[in-house]
Amino acid sequence: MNKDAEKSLSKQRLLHKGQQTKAAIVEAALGLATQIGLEGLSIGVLAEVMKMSKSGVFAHFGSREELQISVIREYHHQFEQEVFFPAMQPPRGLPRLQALFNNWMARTSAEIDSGCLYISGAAEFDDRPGPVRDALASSVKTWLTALHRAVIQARDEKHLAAHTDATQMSFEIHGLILALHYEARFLKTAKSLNRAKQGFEHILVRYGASTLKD
Amino acid sequence: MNKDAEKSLSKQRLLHKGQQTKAAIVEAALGLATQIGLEGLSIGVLAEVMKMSKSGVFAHFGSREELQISVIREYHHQFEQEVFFPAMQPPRGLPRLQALFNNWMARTSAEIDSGCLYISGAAEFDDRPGPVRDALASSVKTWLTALHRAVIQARDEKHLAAHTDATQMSFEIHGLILALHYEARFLKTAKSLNRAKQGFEHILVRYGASTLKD
DNA sequence: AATAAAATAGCACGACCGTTCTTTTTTGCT
DNA sequence: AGCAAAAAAGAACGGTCGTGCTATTTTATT
Repeated sequence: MNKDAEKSLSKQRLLHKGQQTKAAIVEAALGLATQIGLEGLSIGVLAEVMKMSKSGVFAHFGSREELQISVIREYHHQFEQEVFFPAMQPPRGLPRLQALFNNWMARTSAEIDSGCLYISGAAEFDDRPGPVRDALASSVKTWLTALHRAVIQARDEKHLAAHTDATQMSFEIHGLILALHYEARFLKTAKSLNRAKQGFEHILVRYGASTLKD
Repeated sequence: MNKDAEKSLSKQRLLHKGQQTKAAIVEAALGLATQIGLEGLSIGVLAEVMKMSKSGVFAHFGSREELQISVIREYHHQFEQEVFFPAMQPPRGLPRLQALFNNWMARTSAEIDSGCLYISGAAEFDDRPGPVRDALASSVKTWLTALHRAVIQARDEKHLAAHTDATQMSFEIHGLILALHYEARFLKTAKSLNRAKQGFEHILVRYGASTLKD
């Protein structure tokens, strides 16, 4: 067998054992973090869940902060995968904006599923400077910027009124998602999803998309 | 001296030493909780702040949960005092609704001041059943009900369109406050207060208050 | 199969947690 | 002033935390 071929094969082998289990740990950690928060996340219970030793888990990250940041990166990735990318499928403009909002709602409402790390994390770290907060804020800003861009595109495509203040509109949309998360997850208010949907309709009307709707 | 009279006098004395320091502890605890969260609140650091022993602080509550609940009650009281009662000054209808929103914003935006316990607490306890969560949810619901009532009154006074869906409108207003809290406190986005104000204007227009505005 | 490297386990540390118990100090009443 | 009750302190408990060390096991390569 050709040695070079073997070497390159091994090099591009998807995951050496270490990174493989690291990925599994991060996945489990994300599951915990969305339930009990980034701060509540502890290496001890994480090790228990993974059926590993505490030090075995710890060695992959070197510090708790690094673990938290890894979790945030993983969440960012999942968010991209489940919310952002699928919403790029429809044509640019209003369809994409609506898709973004719908996917976002679906991920946020979360009847059975766990909470939104961007929301719970913000509450936990709004008074706690440091690298974790920075990672969280940077990730959130990336996403909000994408939303903002979608609004601008919709305006450019004349799907929204020319006078549309994109930042203002994004702010109002953001509020709907936050209200949905709050009332559905914390207060268990029924029909919150419909409230958010209707709120979105109101915003669309406000920004001149009424004539284009079915 | 009449013993009964003396007794009743002593009974209605404002505060025996114990309740006095207890009140001071709760006040300090609220300050800590709004910064590091209800979960982050620890008896040790609270004792340090109060320059008391841990057990001295502890004895007033009997459990950490009871301390947390006391903090929630204190916050509820302050919220009533600073947001709700002053907003009952203007005549019922739109003026009151606007006052409620303005006071709410002022307390939420919190440039220097600390965060909103109703918001941070919701994120911490949305997956954590128990008496603390119950106390928090009950307090929040009381407040949201008051807001809801103000909307209904404004509609009854014909300050809002007859078709106004009060629950929907409350939801949208709630969203604005949440977005304000999120963007101002966590993301440090400038001008968030103006975004919230303008969002409120949009909602008012949407629900037919436009003709009454200056 | 042998070997070097990577991954994991095991153990101990100092720190802080909430809580309990006992003792001391402070308060309020007669 | 004296006395009982309330309030506060002090010390200790078992527990969990993040982290650092050293051994052991597992993996990947020749």
